[in-house]
Amino acid sequence: MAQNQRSVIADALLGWYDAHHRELPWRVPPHQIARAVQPDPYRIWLSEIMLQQTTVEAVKPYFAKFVAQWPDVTALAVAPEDDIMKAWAGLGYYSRARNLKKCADFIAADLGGIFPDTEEGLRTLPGVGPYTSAAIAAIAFNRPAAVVDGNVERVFSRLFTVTTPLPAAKKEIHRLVSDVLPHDRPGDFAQAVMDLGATLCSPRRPKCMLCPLKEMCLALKEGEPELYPIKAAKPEKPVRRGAAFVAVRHDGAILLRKRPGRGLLAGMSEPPNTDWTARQDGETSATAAPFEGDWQYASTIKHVFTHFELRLDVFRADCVDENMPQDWWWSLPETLLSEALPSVMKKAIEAAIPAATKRLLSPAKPN
DNA sequence: AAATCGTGGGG
DNA sequence: TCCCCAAGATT
Repeated sequence: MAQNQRSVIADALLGWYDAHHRELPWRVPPHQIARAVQPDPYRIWLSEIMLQQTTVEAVKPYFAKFVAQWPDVTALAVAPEDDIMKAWAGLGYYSRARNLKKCADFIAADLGGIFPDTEEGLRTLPGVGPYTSAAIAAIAFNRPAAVVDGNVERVFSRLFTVTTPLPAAKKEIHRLVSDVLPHDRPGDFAQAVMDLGATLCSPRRPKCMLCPLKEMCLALKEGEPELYPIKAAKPEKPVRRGAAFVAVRHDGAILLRKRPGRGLLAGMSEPPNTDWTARQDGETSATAAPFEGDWQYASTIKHVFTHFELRLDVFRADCVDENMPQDWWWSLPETLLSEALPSVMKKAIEAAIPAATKRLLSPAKPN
């Protein structure tokens, strides 16, 4: 790639970013990095972890809640993991929250509360992979790291008509980004490409007429930029079925337990429920209930996970508080809001007792 | 290295 | 309704 083209691309992107950048709660506006305003590595790190495979709009209320409750990495290190899981509930990919805690502990205990300021140093932190280490290095410390996320893959695969399918094309794209990124404003450049991908160079119907790179985009020149990036076909999602049992006490409390520490929804809370299997018998029976009771079928909820679809038959029964396993507990309606309930479990409870849990699901924000 | 790991919004 | 997929990491 010619030196000239490198700077043409970077200049066009940075010029566009200066005028059209998004304003986000964790972001330091363009140019201020080089001035007095230093980004807070803690906030950049926290936002980057939350933003992994998660939309900006979904992250905003969680980010606000976390920085209010835990203003710095030391506060997060001191916090009980259960509190962090409760605050993360609803955001998904719960191993991120567990790694967030591990990372905070490590930084507080072994690094004196100071974040590493290099891509290599950051890469060693729990939950921080190739993308996130580059993003923090560039955005928080203005290091010339090649930040490659889904947006960058899309923008660059179009710009250079990368025909290798993802994820195999990652190396190739990483090289292209390394060649183009400006060493004087790497943080702004990374955010510029991501903003472009989020606002103009979208997966479908990209707004090419407004794009600062329209004169140099090879995919646009070809005529169908939305054909990029080329991606490997996805396997179809199998269906799994199960049953959940919402036990309600006289005072409205609901019986909960904690999921195992590994696997799906690890360590999160739930009403008692069966294993989720691929069986097709369609037998929705209350015989699988954890204990005897007048189990009434409420409804079947559908929930889509990353690699399978769940159809969960929800039963409800009014129960008395006796002979429950020791580590199960009753959660009163007012405490239910702050339990570490994943969305699928909120849905199940809502299906069983809509009145008592109206505030549980809507608005779908953290409390 | 392919599988696993959530959720909600948009077209 | 269905499909896509979002500032990916881990094993």
